[in-house]
Amino acid sequence: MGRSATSSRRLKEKEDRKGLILAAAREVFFEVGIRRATVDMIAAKAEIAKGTVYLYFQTKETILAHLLLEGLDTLHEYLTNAFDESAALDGETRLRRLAAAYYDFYQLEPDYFRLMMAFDRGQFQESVSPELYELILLRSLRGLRCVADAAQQGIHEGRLRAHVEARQVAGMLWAALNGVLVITSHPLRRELVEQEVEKLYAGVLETMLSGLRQE
Amino acid sequence: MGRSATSSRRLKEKEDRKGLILAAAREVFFEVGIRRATVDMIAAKAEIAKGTVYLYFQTKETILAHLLLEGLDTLHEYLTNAFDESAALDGETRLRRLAAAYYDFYQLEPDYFRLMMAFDRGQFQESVSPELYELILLRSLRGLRCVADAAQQGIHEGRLRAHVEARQVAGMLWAALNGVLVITSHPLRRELVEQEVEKLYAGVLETMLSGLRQE
Amino acid sequence: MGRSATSSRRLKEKEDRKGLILAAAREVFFEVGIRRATVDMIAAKAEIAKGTVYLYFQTKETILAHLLLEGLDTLHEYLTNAFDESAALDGETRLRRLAAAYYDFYQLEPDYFRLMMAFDRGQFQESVSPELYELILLRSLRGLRCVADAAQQGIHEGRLRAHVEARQVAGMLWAALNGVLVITSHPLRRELVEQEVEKLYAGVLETMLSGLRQE
Amino acid sequence: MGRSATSSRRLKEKEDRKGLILAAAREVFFEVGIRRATVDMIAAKAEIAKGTVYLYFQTKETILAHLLLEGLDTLHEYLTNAFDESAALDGETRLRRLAAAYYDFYQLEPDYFRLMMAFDRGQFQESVSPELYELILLRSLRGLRCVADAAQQGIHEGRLRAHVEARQVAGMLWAALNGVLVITSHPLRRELVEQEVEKLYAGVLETMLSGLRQE
DNA sequence: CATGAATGAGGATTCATTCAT
DNA sequence: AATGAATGAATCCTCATTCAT
Repeated sequence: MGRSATSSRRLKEKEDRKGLILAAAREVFFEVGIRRATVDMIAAKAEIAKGTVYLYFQTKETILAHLLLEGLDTLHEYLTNAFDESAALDGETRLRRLAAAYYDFYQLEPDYFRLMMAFDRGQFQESVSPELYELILLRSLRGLRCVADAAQQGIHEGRLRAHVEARQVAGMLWAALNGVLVITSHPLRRELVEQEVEKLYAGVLETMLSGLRQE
Repeated sequence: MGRSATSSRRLKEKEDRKGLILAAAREVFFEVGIRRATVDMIAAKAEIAKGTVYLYFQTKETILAHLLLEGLDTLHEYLTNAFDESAALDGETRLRRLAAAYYDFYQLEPDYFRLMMAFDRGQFQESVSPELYELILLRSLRGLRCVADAAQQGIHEGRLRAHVEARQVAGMLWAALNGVLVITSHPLRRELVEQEVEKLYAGVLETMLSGLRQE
Repeated sequence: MGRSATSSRRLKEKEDRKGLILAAAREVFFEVGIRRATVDMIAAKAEIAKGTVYLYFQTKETILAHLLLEGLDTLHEYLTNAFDESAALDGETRLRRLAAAYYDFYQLEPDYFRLMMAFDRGQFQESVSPELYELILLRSLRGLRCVADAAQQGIHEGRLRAHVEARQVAGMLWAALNGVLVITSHPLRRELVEQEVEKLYAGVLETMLSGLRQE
Repeated sequence: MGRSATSSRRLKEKEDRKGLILAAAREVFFEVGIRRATVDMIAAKAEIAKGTVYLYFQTKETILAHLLLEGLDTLHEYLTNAFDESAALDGETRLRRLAAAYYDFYQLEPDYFRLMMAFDRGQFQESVSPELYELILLRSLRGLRCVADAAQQGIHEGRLRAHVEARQVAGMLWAALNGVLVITSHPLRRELVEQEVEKLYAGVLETMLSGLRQE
């Protein structure tokens, strides 16, 4: 119970604190929107002093980045559960399950989803350390790899067109399905499309799968 | 007639000035991003005083809204040219041409495209007059209608599955293709997908069309 | 019909214009309050260009000063009518009539009254030419002189205490009655006093007159 | 107990700071007038950063309201001292002492007096929280109640006309005496009356008392 | 004379970040 | 480690006044 135990406890407490702040930040971002969220609000929600926030996160953007990481991890869980490596599922089934899982994520974790959609361009990259940026990229890739794996399996099984790379199939599916959710996330555009998200999402999924099966 | 000429000149000058400010705003938004853009920057870029901006636009958000309208008009031109009502084109060709036009718009008018993507949620709706919001909605619809018309034609010609509504087809196509562009607009996500936008875009288009032709 | 006639017409038009602006200013001040009134509003209400306002008045404060003059003139009319020089009225009656006239002015010309109350301290004196200031002072005196004259008459008639100067009596009456109106002009203070203005005004008047009759 | 001592010290420091800002604000308001006073000036006078002001007061108007409260408290001290509950004084003496105390307040605390006079109409009520407004009203009432109590005593003692309510007497006296001070607070009007404030004030007081004694 | 577009010096308020305790 | 008071640059917007036409 010497130094090591103590420091490990310390480390754990530190992690707890970080998690506490992240949880508070997530709530605040969700409640008032990312733009209107302030460090004061986050500190107040976490019931700690404002200065303390800066002991755990260098900048406000860093908090966002870490939240994004959390979101990516959560999404990854959804996706791996859907992929269900240990089960005997064919590729197309896996793709459908993955698509359904993404939709679940969109519905059950709207705050994470909004967060992931909200990073517009440059601003973000500039204000976060390269290491963190790299990390986000890596974690994002894991999700896409699930889809690519399922696609690869589908190609092997002869259910998808052979002349397309699995990786490309994954990108196309993700882009198209994500596109549905992006559009319907925006009130203006949702009014525009006038269709239920679910129906639109299912339509794009089926059409894409059908198109991919085609010779 | 003198008066009329004068007032029409006045009107034109006023419009020019508005255009000048909009052009400056567009540049500023493009250079530093919407969030970091300030009215000062816009005024400086337009080489006018800050107060002058407020002679032409009630609010910073109003400038954004007008830029959005400009963007929508520009897009509409691209789309109507592609549709080419006077020509004898079949529905599927029209859909392809519309998709290509949207891609052109994305490439040739990146600032407008970014702007259209960047409106995040509620904040916008709140800070713009209902009339302006309505106008934006209306103009947005025009673009979608082009796609819907082409889809309708395709269905009539028997090239697309008959049991889907044209409106729904349009929504699906737009969502999917827009999804490709959204993803590739974001540096992080572009790195992720690792594919050339063009190839991805073409892939989704062909896959969707192929899927829509399917029985 | 030479130069002279023309210039007199010019002069008249100029006066008309001035009156037009003053009327507009009065309405605006009354509608939105002095602090919130802007030159734009005044010009809009007068249906002339903003620059034109500055052809007739050097500054916004000058407009206020001229409005004040108008108000003083109006008040003076009320007072001279009440005094009714040509009639055979005793001093005390005249004082009562003057008091009633001041109350009428407060009720029938609330905008002028508010204006007269609203000049707080130094700001005003600084921002108006000495000549104009002198003029205002002079016009204000005329009103007070009416009261002093009536008081003088009352003293002569033996109805008021002889050992007080008429001028002082006038000052005291004006101060006391004006005090009632000032207090009840302010919402906070009106809530405070909880009495009807009219009753309070009458009470002070009778009490003062009664006190002044006393040995 | 350590904690308690600390937090009580904290609280005291916080109150001190608030007092510091209020003192600075009072000086600024007095020097340049309420309208011309800016938060920058207040911060500069207090030798703190502009943002710090907003740690202690939500709004510029709130500062004014708190100054007003300070002024009302100060006035209340003057009045209760004059009333001197523990002493055996008759009602009329008390009224005279209260009047004298109000005059002292006017002379010794001119900035507070000016402040109390300067709240013009609605603007104020709108820009302050209802609670604060209520508080101001309450505190204002305390002063008036002193006067009403003395009047009540006078009526009981048979020195004042029995058929008038004490509350009404208080209102009349306050209105009349305040009227004197209002008029003489304004340079323009002071010039007008041409009398020494003190003499005018005494005259109105005596006349009112005399009138109130009358059958 | 009249216009009204242009000006630009403020003004109130916010908020990420720092730092003495 | 934790605090939270202090900072001050930044932001949007206003409006009295000027001046070229």
